[in-house]
Amino acid sequence: MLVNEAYFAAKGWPSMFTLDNILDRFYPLPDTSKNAIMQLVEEVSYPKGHVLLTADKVERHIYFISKGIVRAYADTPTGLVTFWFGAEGDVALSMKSYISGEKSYEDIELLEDCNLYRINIEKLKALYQQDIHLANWGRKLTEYELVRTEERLIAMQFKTAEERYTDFINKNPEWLLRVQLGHIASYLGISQVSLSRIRAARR
Amino acid sequence: MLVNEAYFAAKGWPSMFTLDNILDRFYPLPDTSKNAIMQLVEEVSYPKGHVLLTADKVERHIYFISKGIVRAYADTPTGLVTFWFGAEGDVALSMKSYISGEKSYEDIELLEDCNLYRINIEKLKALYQQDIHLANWGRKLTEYELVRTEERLIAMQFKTAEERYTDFINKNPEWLLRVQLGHIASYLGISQVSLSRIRAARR
DNA sequence: CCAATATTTTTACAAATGTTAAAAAATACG
DNA sequence: CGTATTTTTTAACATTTGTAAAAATATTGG
Repeated sequence: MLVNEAYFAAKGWPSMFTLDNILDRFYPLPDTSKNAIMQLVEEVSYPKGHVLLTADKVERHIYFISKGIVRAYADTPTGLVTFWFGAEGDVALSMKSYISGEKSYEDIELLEDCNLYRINIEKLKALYQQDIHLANWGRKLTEYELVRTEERLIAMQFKTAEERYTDFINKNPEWLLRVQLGHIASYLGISQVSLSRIRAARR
Repeated sequence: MLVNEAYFAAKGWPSMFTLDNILDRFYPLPDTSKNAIMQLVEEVSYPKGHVLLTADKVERHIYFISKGIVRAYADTPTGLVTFWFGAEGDVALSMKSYISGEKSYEDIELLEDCNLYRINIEKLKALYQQDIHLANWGRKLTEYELVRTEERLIAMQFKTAEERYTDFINKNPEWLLRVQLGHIASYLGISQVSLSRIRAARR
């Protein structure tokens, strides 16, 4: 994808996220710990449209996105609502399955052909009990997600729909080229018609 | 507080959260680890109205609420917006200070006279590097906050103001007696007038 | 108990957002 | 290339929510 490469280069990122890049993103691991976790990793690839994990099922893996973009959505009385996008370097997971072993709240669907690294949750948690570096890595992983989730919550509570849209395109300019506006609208908590109005006002 | 005791009894909780109760809430700790963390704990009490921590300052402690109720709020263009309440058993902290050592986004103010346990963040993080049980305890602490934050975000994105209010009083019935409606309104992401309208419709 | 203050509700109107349906534009694919 | 399908925008109207100000209610402190 040419689009992605230009975007990565502009941010000074590698042109593809290797497993090494992704694991180091949260917490620097000594080699022995990194080897231990790499034992658990499986590489998988799925085509655009594939549903990575499904609501009302306990998901046994977490995924790291090496290439591609995905969305998490939930089935609500008003339709399918996207509440998360993940792209290169992000972790795609069901929080409920990962944290409390419960059924997932959401589907995660691939919006492009994706390369992913997959780790079995049960085995990962066993490592957390054996290796203090990995326990702290796991702590940082959750902290990272918490910061992102809190930012989203604050935006929903403090900001207007227009501000949330502006923030979205400033933070993720090329996502606009990779994701449908209808998905972005529900991610921002507004109808697609509202998003269209906001976009029209900015021209 | 009679109100609190009836509430605690109804939930099968202890009538006051001791440090022991609070520490075990996230993750069961072996005695040696529990002793290590207890070395760091200081008990503090402040009166209603006291500001526990302040926006734009790096907060060096996290607090566990043994007795009392507090709110976190941020100063926004539209006024002071409450975005979190904490009561007995909860952790009161600046995520930004705790996770990334940055300035707090919010004030935390005591809505009642409070008894708190305080832990120095820097010393706590040093323990995370030394004791695998505490590293996992810290992981669970963050996971617990993440689940709560994600639930809030989902409510903001998927639910109407009325549903959020209904959920609020179902989950925290006695908070209605302990917290001003104006604070609850901004917590729910609506104006106080809107909240009044919702309450009027329910009678 | 009373007066002062703070909080909550109500009212009237304005602004924002949602819904439905149709039109326009973009995309996919034979 | 051209048609079918999907996505996005626009329009019209209904509903929700916000703002400002006043009225009602509750709380506080002497």
